[in-house]
Amino acid sequence: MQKNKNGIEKGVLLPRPSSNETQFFDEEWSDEDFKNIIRKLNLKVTPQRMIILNCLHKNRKHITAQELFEKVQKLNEDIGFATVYRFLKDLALGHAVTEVRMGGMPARYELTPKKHHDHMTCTECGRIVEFQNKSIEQHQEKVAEQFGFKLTHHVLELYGICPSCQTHE
Amino acid sequence: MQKNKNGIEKGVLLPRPSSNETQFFDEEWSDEDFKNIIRKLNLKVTPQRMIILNCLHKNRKHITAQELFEKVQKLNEDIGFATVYRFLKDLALGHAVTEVRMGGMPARYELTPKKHHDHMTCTECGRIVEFQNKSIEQHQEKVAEQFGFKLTHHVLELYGICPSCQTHE
DNA sequence: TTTGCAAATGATAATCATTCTCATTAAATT
DNA sequence: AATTTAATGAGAATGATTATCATTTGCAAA
Ligand SMILES: [Zn+2]
Ligand SMILES: [Zn+2]
Ligand SMILES: [Zn+2]
Ligand SMILES: [Zn+2]
Repeated sequence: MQKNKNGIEKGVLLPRPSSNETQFFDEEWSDEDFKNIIRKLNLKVTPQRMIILNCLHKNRKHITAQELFEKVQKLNEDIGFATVYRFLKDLALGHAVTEVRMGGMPARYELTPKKHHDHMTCTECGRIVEFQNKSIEQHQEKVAEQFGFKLTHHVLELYGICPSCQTHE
Repeated sequence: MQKNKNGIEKGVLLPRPSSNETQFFDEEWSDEDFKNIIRKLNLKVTPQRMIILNCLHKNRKHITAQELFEKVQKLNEDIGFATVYRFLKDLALGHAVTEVRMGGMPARYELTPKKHHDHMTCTECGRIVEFQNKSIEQHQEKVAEQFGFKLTHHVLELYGICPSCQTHE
């Protein structure tokens, strides 16, 4: 496993720092929202799936399947790993969750927000900043038009060194 | 494996189409360039590494480690899979190659071009368009400034339906 | 050129995220 | 309630990636 100079595994998400240079968007989600998500994917509403979606929402963003499984188990012993994994995949296929991969690490998931945002990640400490930039989105559409593509989604991940990691040399 | 409506595996790179809506940037690379790449990573220049870089350059872009290994073997029976794999990882770490992942499929690699570009991929047929957009790059820098980040690199992948796939319904 | 050492190599085994299988259970529709 | 079809859970299978280690090689000092 790659480590940075502090011995921290690169790319591992740290607990949310509360520093002002970090930004997370929070959103409200109701059980009705979740049921609609499931139905839109032509899947059946089950207690397992409701629990999985609730855990996805309530817990830290950018969670791995394994981590999510552990959270889910605390609410219901009997939910299997395969169910969590399978459902995450179904959700990702329908863009109801966003799958983020970094290096060869396990995929991380977050509920696709109602209001789109992109990510900027510090490669030293793993800190993540969420941002919205209308101009970038507009220029993406222009590129698509230019080649006649109809865009369905995109991945924009910025990587760099955060202020704190620049300071600590 | 996920398939689209034509039974083609989604996300698999097809041979370069020659249609006008597709765009690839080609670049010249010399053996000296390759030696410099290796030295910049503090690695030693070996025949194996030179062959691997030459194969990366000469063959289709966005190649998997396995595919590259097969190409390399045609030039030298004795080069092992581990050598190819390891070197690709070293190159990716130093951003000398760009690693692209889609779904759970094996990573695909391309020589990081001298002139940066990003990708737009058709989710139906796998066609890839490479594009350069100065405005997007500038706005990315603005976002970074806003949060005090020093950008090192980024991933921008647009996904959509290409003109040809829109037509064929 | 010979020698010494650190790095690279190649074969193979190990790891581990992801996917599959299948017997059982549950959701939705009538 | 009965029928139909999808979902579930346990575990095995898959397959990409990584690690290990004995051997070889690059490189530079003597
Ligand atoms: Zn965006
Ligand atoms: Zn940082
Ligand atoms: Zn770019
Ligand atoms: Zn297409």
